[in-house]
Amino acid sequence: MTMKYSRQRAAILSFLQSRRDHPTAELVYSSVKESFPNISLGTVYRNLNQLAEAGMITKHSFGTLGIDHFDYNTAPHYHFVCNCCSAVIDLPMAYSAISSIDEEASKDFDGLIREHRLYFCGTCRNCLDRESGED
Amino acid sequence: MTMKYSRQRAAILSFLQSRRDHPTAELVYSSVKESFPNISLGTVYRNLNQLAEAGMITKHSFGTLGIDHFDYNTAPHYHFVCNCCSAVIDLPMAYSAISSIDEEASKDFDGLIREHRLYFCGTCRNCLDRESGED
DNA sequence: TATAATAACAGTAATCATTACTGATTTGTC
DNA sequence: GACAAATCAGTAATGATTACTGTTATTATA
Repeated sequence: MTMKYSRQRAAILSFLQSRRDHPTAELVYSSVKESFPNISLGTVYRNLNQLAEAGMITKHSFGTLGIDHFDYNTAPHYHFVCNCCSAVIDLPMAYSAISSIDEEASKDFDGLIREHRLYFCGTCRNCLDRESGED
Repeated sequence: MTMKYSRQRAAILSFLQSRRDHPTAELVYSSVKESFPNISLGTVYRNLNQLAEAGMITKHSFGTLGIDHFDYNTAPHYHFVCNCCSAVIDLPMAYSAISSIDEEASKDFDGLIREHRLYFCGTCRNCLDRESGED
């Protein structure tokens, strides 16, 4: 099935492009709703998944959060998830820094390892400051 | 709130102990149901979470699967998730092999990194064999 | 061993993110 | 412009998990 143009999808992609954080479908929805007042949440989900499938964006599913996050940046990179405010933040750490772990993990495993999923958890700067201020 | 003994929780823990795979709540439920025919799924979830909170078991939430898995083995170790059959398999890779990545990731990040979540994806031996047999 | 306090229970309803369905509307092509 | 197909808005359904409620089991104490 070829991908036909749609104004809604263009708006969704353009919104994602404008953000450095990693919006949820709900956030995309409430933003795009400003230009398309009667867009539906299902349309947002359908288009986000379609764009992800086409490799134009990336869908991140962190286990600790129960919500998917979408990223305009499709280059492989790692993320930090704040346990406190649930923010998702890019890490500058080079992806190649641990690119060999797939081989490492394959050594004593009978099966085919295709990729790894890695992210970090802790407390972000904002929440650290807020915590220390409250004491 | 102190933890009071219950036969249901004992059965749940005992079932987990007997397994090397990483059962879901649903699987625990259907198994424990054999000895406790009218146990409810809510009871299973409540106890699994309680045991996890007490550090007696571990709850694993892999982003790519939408389902939680529970593990009697609380020692830190890595997992492989089969893209094909969704099996969760322990990896023999030493945890210490990449224990330094928390520091690595902290280098250029302004915030506190407490831990990392890492797992591997691909195709398990069973599914590899099945695939080659079907061609 | 009876009693009283309370954690845990079964059963059920609610939640939340996400997906599926449906008939109407856009979009691209001839 | 007309036709086929993708997309839409709106809504219902799904699936994993959690919350609620009145009853039962467990445990400390008398």
